[in-house]
Amino acid sequence: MISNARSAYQVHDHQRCIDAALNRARQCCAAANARLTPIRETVLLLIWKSHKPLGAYSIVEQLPALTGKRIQPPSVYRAIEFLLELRLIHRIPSLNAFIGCPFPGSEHSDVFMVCRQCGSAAEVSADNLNQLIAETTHKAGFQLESQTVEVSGLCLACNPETPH
Amino acid sequence: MISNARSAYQVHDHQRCIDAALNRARQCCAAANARLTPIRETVLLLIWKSHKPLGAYSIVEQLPALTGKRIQPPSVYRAIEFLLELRLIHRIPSLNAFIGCPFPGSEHSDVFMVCRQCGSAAEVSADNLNQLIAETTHKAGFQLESQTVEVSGLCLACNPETPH
DNA sequence: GGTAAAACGATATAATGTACCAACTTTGTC
DNA sequence: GACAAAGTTGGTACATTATATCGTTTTACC
Ligand SMILES: [Zn+2]
Ligand SMILES: [Zn+2]
Ligand SMILES: [Zn+2]
Ligand SMILES: [Zn+2]
Repeated sequence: MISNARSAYQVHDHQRCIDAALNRARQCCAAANARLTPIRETVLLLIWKSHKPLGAYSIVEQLPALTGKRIQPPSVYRAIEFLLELRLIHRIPSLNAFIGCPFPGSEHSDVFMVCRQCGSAAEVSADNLNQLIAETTHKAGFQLESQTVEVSGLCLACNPETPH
Repeated sequence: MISNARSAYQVHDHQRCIDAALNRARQCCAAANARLTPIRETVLLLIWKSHKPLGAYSIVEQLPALTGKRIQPPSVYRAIEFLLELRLIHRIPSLNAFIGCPFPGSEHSDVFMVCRQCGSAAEVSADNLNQLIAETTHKAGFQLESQTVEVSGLCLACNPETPH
């Protein structure tokens, strides 16, 4: 089981998250012989600005401050599509928003945990859970190819019952 | 483990699905002291026309044929909201579409299995899976309140490896 | 340096979802 | 039945999310 919940939901050196994400992105792009162009990199950085899923139009709004020029929705969606394909980011369907993947490269299927209070999201990947999902759906006659698990609730920081 | 996959994906007497859904809806409404008005009932029937998730605007398009008059998006969304609250239908976030719940009333958290070939969806509810999701997220420090699990793949009917 | 592929800019538009307010219907009470 | 309150619907406008299209620019490669 791997998860970025502990860091994502608590006070931490987020610059390290950002730096690590950017390094991994460069590695992944090199490995895939893909180009991390300025727009794509800036979009990735914006998404990594926090651990809250970010909508495409928020990106459109925030890009001029970083690039100096207005960038239209299609360009942003193209960058998002690129980042999704390389699995550098994930889409959270129920939010129509995107979040950086903390462990791209490693094959994993995620559970996204979205805090209803603070809006932050973390992911956890657990082999036994994925296996049980595969088994359960297989028993129902379904041949699983991909999965999306979203849970909503209270994160570490927002749960009053959690000792800090 | 309960599932409607066997019927949903194969040839079956779908009129029975529809009749059963309508009966359960009447029961649920009576129990909740809620009113299954003509619009709400018609929207529910349209959603139950098949086992394929149906978008809100498809409903808007198809309603005039059943009611004789045009019904605007807000009215459709209100009906959908009502049906969602009574858990007579579910929303499939990745499709922006809605599907009838085959077992409302009984408390359950579902896995939605959406066939990428034929578009049909079925649900399976398994206690041990729900429990494992709760455990896994709990270990990550998350207090789960609700969940959505979607899997994509091939259904019984569309999987060439399935003996029919 | 010529060429093909990839990426980007720009405009328009599609698809999904909601805010708002007026009008109508049902329900409960007198 | 008359009335008030709550619930439901009609209708317009608008907000948000996403994509189609096409011409231009940049990059990669020989
Ligand atoms: Zn961080
Ligand atoms: Zn939180
Ligand atoms: Zn059926
Ligand atoms: Zn199928």
